[in-house]
Amino acid sequence: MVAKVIINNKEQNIDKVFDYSIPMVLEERAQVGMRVLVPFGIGNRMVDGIVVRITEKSEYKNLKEIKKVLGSEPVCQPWLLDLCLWVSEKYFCSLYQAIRLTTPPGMESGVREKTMKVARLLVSQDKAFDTIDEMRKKGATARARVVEALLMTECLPLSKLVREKGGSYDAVRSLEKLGFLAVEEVQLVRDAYNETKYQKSTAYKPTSEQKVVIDHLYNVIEEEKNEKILLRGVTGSGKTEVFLQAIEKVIEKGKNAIMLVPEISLTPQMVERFVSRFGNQVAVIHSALSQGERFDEWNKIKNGEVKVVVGARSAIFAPFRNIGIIILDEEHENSYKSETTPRYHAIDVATKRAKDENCVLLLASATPSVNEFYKAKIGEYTLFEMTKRYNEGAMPDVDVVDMRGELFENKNRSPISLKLQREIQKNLDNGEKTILFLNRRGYSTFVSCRECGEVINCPDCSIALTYHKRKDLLSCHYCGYTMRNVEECPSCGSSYVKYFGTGTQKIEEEISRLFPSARILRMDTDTTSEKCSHEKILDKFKNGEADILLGTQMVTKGLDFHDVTLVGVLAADTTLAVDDFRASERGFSLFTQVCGRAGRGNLSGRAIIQTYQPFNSTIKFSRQHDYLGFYENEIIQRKRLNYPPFCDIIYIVATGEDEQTVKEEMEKIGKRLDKEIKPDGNIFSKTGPGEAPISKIKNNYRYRILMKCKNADDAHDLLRSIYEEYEKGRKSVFLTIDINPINMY
DNA sequence: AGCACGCCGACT
DNA sequence: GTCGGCGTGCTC
Repeated sequence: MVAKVIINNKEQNIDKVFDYSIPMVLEERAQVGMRVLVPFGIGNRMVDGIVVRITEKSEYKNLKEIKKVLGSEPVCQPWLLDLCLWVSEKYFCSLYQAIRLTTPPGMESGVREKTMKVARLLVSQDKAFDTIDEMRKKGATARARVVEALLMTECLPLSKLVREKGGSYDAVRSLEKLGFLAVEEVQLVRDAYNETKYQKSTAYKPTSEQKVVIDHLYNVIEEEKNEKILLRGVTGSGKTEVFLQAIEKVIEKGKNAIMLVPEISLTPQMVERFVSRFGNQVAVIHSALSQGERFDEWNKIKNGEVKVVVGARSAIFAPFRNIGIIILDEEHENSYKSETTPRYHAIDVATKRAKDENCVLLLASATPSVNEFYKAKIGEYTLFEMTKRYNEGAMPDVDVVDMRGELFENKNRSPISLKLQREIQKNLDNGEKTILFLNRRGYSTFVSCRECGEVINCPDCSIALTYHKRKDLLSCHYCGYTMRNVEECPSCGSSYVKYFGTGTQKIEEEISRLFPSARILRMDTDTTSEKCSHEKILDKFKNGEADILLGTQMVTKGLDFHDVTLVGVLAADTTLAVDDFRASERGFSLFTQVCGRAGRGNLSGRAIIQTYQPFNSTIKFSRQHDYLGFYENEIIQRKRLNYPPFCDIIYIVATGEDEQTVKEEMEKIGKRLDKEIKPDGNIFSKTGPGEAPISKIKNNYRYRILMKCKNADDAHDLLRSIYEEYEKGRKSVFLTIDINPINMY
């Protein structure tokens, strides 16, 4: 017998299937999906791979033999292999990269560990900086990166230091020997959710609007139809209850359900609703799980011990078969699109899986993406709408404050308007809670010199360093480079260096100044980096230990606190002023979501949006809770300017260490593409090649080409041939091809 | 990635 | 003549 094997190739130059003969003794175990060890290349060095097919014969002669079968069970489920093939083809990645999406985490190490090793920094910040400088001079970059990463957090798992921070186990070991850090073994708490006792909940009696949707879902689940449904339900309309009842029905039919939510919404509160309904039939996959915990959850799914998986984007690859429904809540969320290779969109993958499994696909949102709503309008989805809040609650009254008047008329220099100040005070007096939302976008707190204008940039990336107040450090978001805050301008020596931007920290100080007695909780990436801190902050808020919750996007999602009666959007403009055709869509969605946090209980809610452009149409529609109005307005703009859904955007980025080579190769690609571009053809416009907005990351130069086409599928063969030329050929330039990217950096 | 093959300049 | 530069191609 012959096994077709794909080789574990990190550099993806050999993304092909290789034939190996199966020795008699291994015939039992060498099944599809199993990991195997095979001799490869001239030197017959041993590499690992995955069996993707078993055949009788091969067209090749002199096959080598499989040396060993690794593990006792398949790592990739045979029925998922087709999906992997589809992913690698569609999203321009190797088959191995695609297969990794569906294999258990930690497959390569193969160990399911019960403890985790973490490194803790033992030296002072100052000492650490000196050593980083020294190590960099010596070229010990791995060690420098380890220390650098630890500076920000003090304590990190070794696996993370190596995988994400560019360190190495050797570097950690030697740093430990030198006394810079300590390695500690931490016991992992497994089944964090399952061990907590949740009260069993049962189905609520649905409202008439919910009932219409549930009845329809019952029917299509019963009929096992591959129907695509888009549900638009205003905030607080009880979408989750619809999901729960649909899933109950699916389980009743003996089938399984995949429930996707954005990572940011995967809060304990959210998970609790599923666990309390379905108990130990639920597996939850979230980012706070350790590798071992992930492995456990993955196994439960694979072994059929659970019926439901709740998770973020990657859970769409859950090794279920016999799926009855796939649900994507908050369908409009950007986090459903992967921004690293493979750059898949969970909606696309879900559509494909639902089709393969012949099951229901349910997308839901209070503010559906313009793309999907358009598709619903042209009949690709069955559209349902829930326009009333559960318990007949009213939508919050939304007021818009014109910030232009604050400075001149009200002589108020505070980022909090007098009106919002009054409302916050009212809430404090009444013992009601307030949520304040500040969009961080456009608020990067960079450091610059007031004398000469010099901005402190990362030495390896073309981007300003971000200032972290809590640690008084400057660090780079792209490569992790960290340095001391500067007192003097490195360029002109002036002491007028200041950090710019009004981050959440600054607002927190301002609120404390205005309301000295208020108890404030801040929730942003700085305060939620530790495990479970997110949960702790929300618990405190829920238990009445704080009056005001201040935060970034995290506070806009799915929080269901009944005594929040006031929501403030501090700077609406930063969301809208982004140079991106999705800015209005994102703004409308954010404002609607955050305002929807107010008045979910018996008390009515109110919201205040602060802006410098009070007549902006997006703000106007948000204020009136008018999704349809917003959509109609937006779709006209999209059509007029030829943006998605009326076209697909193709984004090609080339990176490499030598700027000249990157530039030249990109120009070659540009010339080749020019032949295919016609004003009335599929690809009808092209920008570039030119420097990418972030022209250098980790000392790699970046050039880009941006194209618009009628249908990306029709451009696929062309793109595929360019991609393969660069991936298979030996060029010192890497290509990434992204269809409809979210961020074009 | 690794390793071999092959086609050129420059060196005992 | 031949040693070694790296551009190109292959790995079942």
